[in-house]
Amino acid sequence: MNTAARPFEDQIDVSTQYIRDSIRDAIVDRRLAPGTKLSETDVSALFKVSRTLVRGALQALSYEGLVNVEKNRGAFVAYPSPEEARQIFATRRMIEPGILREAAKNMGPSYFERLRQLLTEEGRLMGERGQTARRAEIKASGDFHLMLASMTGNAVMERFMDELVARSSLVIALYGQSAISSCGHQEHQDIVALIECGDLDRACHLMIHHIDHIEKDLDMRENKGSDLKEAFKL
Amino acid sequence: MNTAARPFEDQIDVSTQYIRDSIRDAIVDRRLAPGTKLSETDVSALFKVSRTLVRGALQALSYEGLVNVEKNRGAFVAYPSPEEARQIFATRRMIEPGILREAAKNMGPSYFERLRQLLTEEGRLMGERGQTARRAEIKASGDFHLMLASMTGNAVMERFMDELVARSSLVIALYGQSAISSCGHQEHQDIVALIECGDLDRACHLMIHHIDHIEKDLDMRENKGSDLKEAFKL
DNA sequence: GGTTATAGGATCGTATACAATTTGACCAGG
DNA sequence: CCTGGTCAAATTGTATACGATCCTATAACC
Repeated sequence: MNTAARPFEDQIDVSTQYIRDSIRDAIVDRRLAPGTKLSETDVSALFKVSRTLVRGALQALSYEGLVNVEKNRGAFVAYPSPEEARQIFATRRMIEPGILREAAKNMGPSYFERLRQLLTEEGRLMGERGQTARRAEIKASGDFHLMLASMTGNAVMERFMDELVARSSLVIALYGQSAISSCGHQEHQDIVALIECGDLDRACHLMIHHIDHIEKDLDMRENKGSDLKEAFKL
Repeated sequence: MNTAARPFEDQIDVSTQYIRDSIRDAIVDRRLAPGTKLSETDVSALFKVSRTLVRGALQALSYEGLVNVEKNRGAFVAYPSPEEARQIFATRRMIEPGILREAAKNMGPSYFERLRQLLTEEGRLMGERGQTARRAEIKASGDFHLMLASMTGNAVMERFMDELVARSSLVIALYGQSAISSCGHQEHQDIVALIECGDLDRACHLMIHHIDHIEKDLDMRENKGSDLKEAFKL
C-alpha cells in the first residue's frame, strides 16, 4: 500500500511515478511540513536522478494541490489557507453523498465484509498512542472514504476522491487540534450500519454531518504561530 | 475566452501553459481527432519550442484525461471507451446536484442575469447550421454547467468540473449522433427557472435527468468503424 | 546609522545531447 | 504465401549544459 519507503531503493525502478508517490506519502504523513521548500537539486540528489524527473514529479503534485510551484522561485509543500481548507471540505460534502448512494447500489456481502475489516483496524489504531499511531489514524480515517469511492466502480470519481482525501489529510495535519475527535470512528460505523439497513437518506445525512464534524474540529486561524513569513510571501 | 488561436503567436509568451491550452482547445473543438498521435517532435516543431515544454504540456493533459501517454510509445488524443464515457457522466450526476444547491445559496440578481445572458447566446447558436455552429453549441452547453460551478465560489470544485466538461465534450464529439437533441437548451432554461422559484429539489432532479438525457443521446457502440486497433492496444 | 546599489551565488527555465525502446521493413526459411 | 527474426530508422526517456531570474551579502552613499 505504501509505495515509498521500500528497502533496496537502488534496485528499484526509480521513476517520476516513484518520486511523486514518495513525496506525496511524506506530505500526507506530515514527515514534510507545509511550506517546506522542495529544491529540485536537493530532491534529485536524494533520489539520485536528474532534475528532469524531479520536475515532472513536482509538477504532478502541484496538479493534485499538494505542492505549490512558484515561477522562478521553486516548489513548496502546500500550505492550504483556511479558505482553501473550507473549499476542500465543502467539495466533499457536495460529492460524498452521491458516492455513498452509488456505492450502495453495488453493495454485496463481500463489500460489507471489507468495510467492517477496515473499521476494525481503525478501532484498533484508536486505542494506541503516539504520533505514529495518530498518523495511521488520520490515514485510516481517509481510507474509509476512499474505499466507499472505490466501491462505486467509477475510476473518474475515485481519482477525485484520492485528491480530496490527500488534501484533507494535509489540512488536518496542519490545523488539527491535539485532542482528536473520537466520534469519527463511531460515525463511520453508523454510516455503514445505515447503508446496510437500506436507509440511504439518513446515511447521506450522517455523511454530510460527519464531514462537517471533521471540519469543525479544526482550529483554522491564520498563522499557527510559526511560519509568519509564509503568510506575507507573494 | 479562447486562449489559443491568437494572432501574432510569435510575440506571445509561448510557454507550457500556452501549448497545453492550445492542444486542449483543439481536442475539445475536435480539430484533433481522438486517437491522433501527438508526436513530441512534431508538436515542438509546430510551436517552435523544445521537446521539454511539449512533454510538460502533454503530461498535464494526461492528468486531465484528454490525452493518453503510453510509455515509450508516445501521447495520443484520448479515445474514451464507452465505459469511460459512462463513468464521466455518472460522476457528473453524482456531483452536479451538489453544485446546483451550493450555487443557489449565492444566487443574486446579477448571477441570474449572467445565466440568462448565456442562455440567450445558447439559443442563438441553436438556430445556426454548420460544423462550426455545432462546435460552438457543444461548447456553450458545457459553459452553462461551468458557470453554475463557478457560482459556488469553490475553486476546487470548479477545477473538477472543468475537467469533466472537457472530457464530456470529447465524448460527445466522439459518440454524438448527427441529430442533435435540441431539448438540452430547454432543460437549461427550466433548471434556471426552478432555481429562481427556489424549488431546488426539482431543479436537482431535472439536472440529473438532463445529464442522463445527454448521455442517452449518444451512440456508444465500440469501434465506430475506424480505429479497430485502438481497441486492442494495451 | 540607515538606505540603496550592485555583484556574486544559488536556483529555476529551456534547450540540447545521448541512451533506451519501439517500430517497420527486409529477408530467410517453412 | 505466410511466419519469424534481425537490423536500421524513428521516437521516447533521461541526463546534462547553458541562460535567465531571484536572493543575499557587501559596500558605497546620503
